[in-house]
Formats: sequence, structure tokens, C-alpha cells
Amino acid sequence: MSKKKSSLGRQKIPIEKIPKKSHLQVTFSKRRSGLFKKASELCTLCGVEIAIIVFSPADKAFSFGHPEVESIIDRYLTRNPSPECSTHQLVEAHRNANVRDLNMQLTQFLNHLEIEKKRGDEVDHVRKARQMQFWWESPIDELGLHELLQLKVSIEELKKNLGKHASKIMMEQTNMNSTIVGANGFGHYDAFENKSCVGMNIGSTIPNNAYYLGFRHAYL
Amino acid sequence: MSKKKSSLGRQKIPIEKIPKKSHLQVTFSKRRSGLFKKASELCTLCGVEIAIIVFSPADKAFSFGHPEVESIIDRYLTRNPSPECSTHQLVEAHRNANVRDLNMQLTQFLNHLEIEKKRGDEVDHVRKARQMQFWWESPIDELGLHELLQLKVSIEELKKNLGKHASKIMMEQTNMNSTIVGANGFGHYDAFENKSCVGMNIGSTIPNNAYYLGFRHAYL
DNA sequence: GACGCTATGGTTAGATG
DNA sequence: GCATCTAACCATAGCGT
Repeated sequence: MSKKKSSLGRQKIPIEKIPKKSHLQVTFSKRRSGLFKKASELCTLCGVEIAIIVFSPADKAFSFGHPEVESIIDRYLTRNPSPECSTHQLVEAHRNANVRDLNMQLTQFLNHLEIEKKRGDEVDHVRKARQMQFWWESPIDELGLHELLQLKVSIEELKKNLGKHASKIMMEQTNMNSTIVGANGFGHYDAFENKSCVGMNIGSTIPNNAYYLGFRHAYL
Repeated sequence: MSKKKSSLGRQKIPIEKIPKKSHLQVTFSKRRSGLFKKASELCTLCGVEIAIIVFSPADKAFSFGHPEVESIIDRYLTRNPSPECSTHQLVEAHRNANVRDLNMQLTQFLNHLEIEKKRGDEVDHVRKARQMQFWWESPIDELGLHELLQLKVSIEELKKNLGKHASKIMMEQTNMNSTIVGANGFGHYDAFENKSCVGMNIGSTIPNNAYYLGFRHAYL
């Protein structure tokens, strides 16, 4: 019998940076998959929303999100619950479809999505251009401490007023609020390259919010 | 021997929404811990940056981040993903995917599609409003909800930056120069409540920085 | 370098204090 | 609710193709 004991099976490895590059790459791939799978299961089992962003050793960004990375980030940053859309029923209908149909539909949606994305980027560009008109876009670095603090106070006041008005408007639209939760958890894998900027993220041990001046999350 | 076989050990459970609330809560806690631990290990082993945001069934937000959630989100958002690129990668991923993954992606795309549409409509609306005048100079009462919210977000960002700069200047003035190093993988757990009462808490500047969960696993 | 294999290490469902 | 235990399930390191 030529059946030799080819593998010792999984061996324990210390949790510290893997020195060998090739090894590291393999481990990264495997464990990233595992992590995303775990996240997916947590979504489904508990019906919760999860977003994961990972920057690979090769500076590539991978993300997992249910229902959508960006909406969860928005919600995290602004505490703004996103209204659910009616597409969920469509998805439910698709759950029992076979692979071929799913592939076809997915391809169609990919095409459609690309068009919509282009449109979105376009309007984003417009929005960015618009933001350049705001006076406060001028370089902050050139202001002194006193000016900065004064400006900050003014802005807090302005924000407060804005909040009040937003509240008023929202109250008037109360009956438009529908907070439906999606039933079963799905997720989505996404990846794109990071060629542009050098991420200057030092592994900082800065104490939490050391210099956030009390303004971490906003309630909308 | 009074030692009875008290446990059957771990039993297999189907990956679908757990009906029983108490079970679900326990599973959520355990699996969230596991997920964060896995993320932490991936950080350390591969020296990568990871951010995870989870909204619990009780609408509470948990996050894991190395080095910190906010910087990774910034990095993710400032990225300019070309539609072609990400689409291409998605198609490639979709080539090897199984039914569940396809379902996940399809859901994702459906949601994304709607989000992109809404985004376009939103910004179009804002642009239209701006055409009449510099809408942000008009009395606040005349602004719509979208403009208010957008302006508020912008202001929050500005305020955050102001705080950072003020802090920086202050640090420089006190002649403190302690540069932080630390590159090895550890993450930081964070949690805060999300009492998502629509129409309430609007404009609240209460920091709500919440409480921090200690590190369960010693990676320091 | 991606995929498959498999022994082993690690995670966790269920029960209990 | 949280910690602990147990046994079973699952993820994955190392190897081969």
C-alpha cells in the first residue's frame, strides 16, 4: 500500500506575526475566508448587521457586509438607522432558485449596478465640487488655537440648531418611517485594490478618544 | 458514581435564524467574541488592519478595530473604487461561489442598487435646490431634511477635524513630544448603545461615548 | 499559486453552578 | 446574567497535486 502518512495535520502556531511571506499570504487568505464565513453565520443566526473591512498585507481592501458595508458605516458614524427597502421579498423569491438562474440574474444586476455606480460617482463628484465652495474647507492648519476653539463653539451652536430643525422636519414626517428588518442573513464579499495612497496608519496605542473633543457619534 | 453524563456536548445547529430569544442572545455573545478573537489573531498573524462593526439584536453597536475603527473607515471611504475593477473581482469571485454565496451577493447587489439610486436622487435634489441660490446661506427653516442632514454630517466632520487640530496645537504648546509606537497586533473593543428612536436625540451633542469592554484575550 | 486532503487544534451548543 | 465544563463540531496548518 503506497498510502503514506502524508500529513501531521494541523499544528499549533504561535499568535505572532508570521515571518515567511508566502506562508503569511496563504494564512491570510484562509483565515479571511473563515472570518467572513463566521460573520455570515452570525448574520444569519442572529439576524444582525455586520460590516468588516480588512486591508491585506498587499494593501488590498477586502470587505464583508450585510446588508451593505456603507450603510452600516453610515449607521455607525451617524447613528442613522437605514430604512429597509422592498427588495427583500425579491430576494426571498430567489432563495430557492438554482445556480444557473442565480448566475444569470447576478450578471444582469452586475451590469445594472455598474451603470448606477457610474451615476453615483458622477453625482459624488458634483457634491465634492460643491463642498469646495464652503468657506470652512479652507485649510484648518493655518488657524491658531484660539480661532479654532472659537470656530468650534460656533459650529456646535450651528449644529444644535440644525438638529432642532431636522428634528422638527422629521417629526412632521413621522408616518413615513418604516423600520423593517430583513429576515435571513446574507452577506457580500467585495474587494478592490489599493494603489493610490500610502496608508499612514501607525499601530498606535493612543488611548481611546484621547483627543476627540466629545463628539464621536451623532444622533440623528 | 453520581456523575451523570450531563452534557451531550456541542450539537449541530442549522445556519438559520435562531427562534428562541434567549438562545439567540447567548449565541450572539459567544460568536461575537469568537469573531473578534479571530479578527485579532488575523491582525497579529498577518499584520493587517481590520475593522468590524456589529449591530446586535438589541440594536447595540459593537466594534472591533485595529488600529482603530475610525481610521480604517476613513481609509475605506476615501478609497475610490473603480466600478470596473470591483465588478471584475466580484465576477471572479462569483465564478467559484456556491449557492449561498451567490444569494448573498445577489442580496447585496439588490440593496446596493437601490442605495445608489437613492443617492443619485438625493444629490440631484440637493443640486436642484442649490441652483436657486446658495442654499446653505438661506434661513435654516427653508432647508429640506436632506440638506439639513448632509450639512450636519459635514459639520460633524469639520468639528472632528477642528478638535484634532486644536488638540495637536495644544500638545505642541505644552511642549510634549511623546510619539507612540507599538506595531503589534491588538485590537480595541468598543460598544455603545443605539437607542434608535426616530425623531429623538436629534442634534444631541451628548458624547455618549459609552463604555469600553475590556480585552478578554491577552495579546498585549 | 489555487485546490484538496486530513489530522489536529480550536470553537461552541448545551447543560450546570 | 456570566463563568465553567464537556463533547461534538468546525477551522485550518502542513502537505501533496
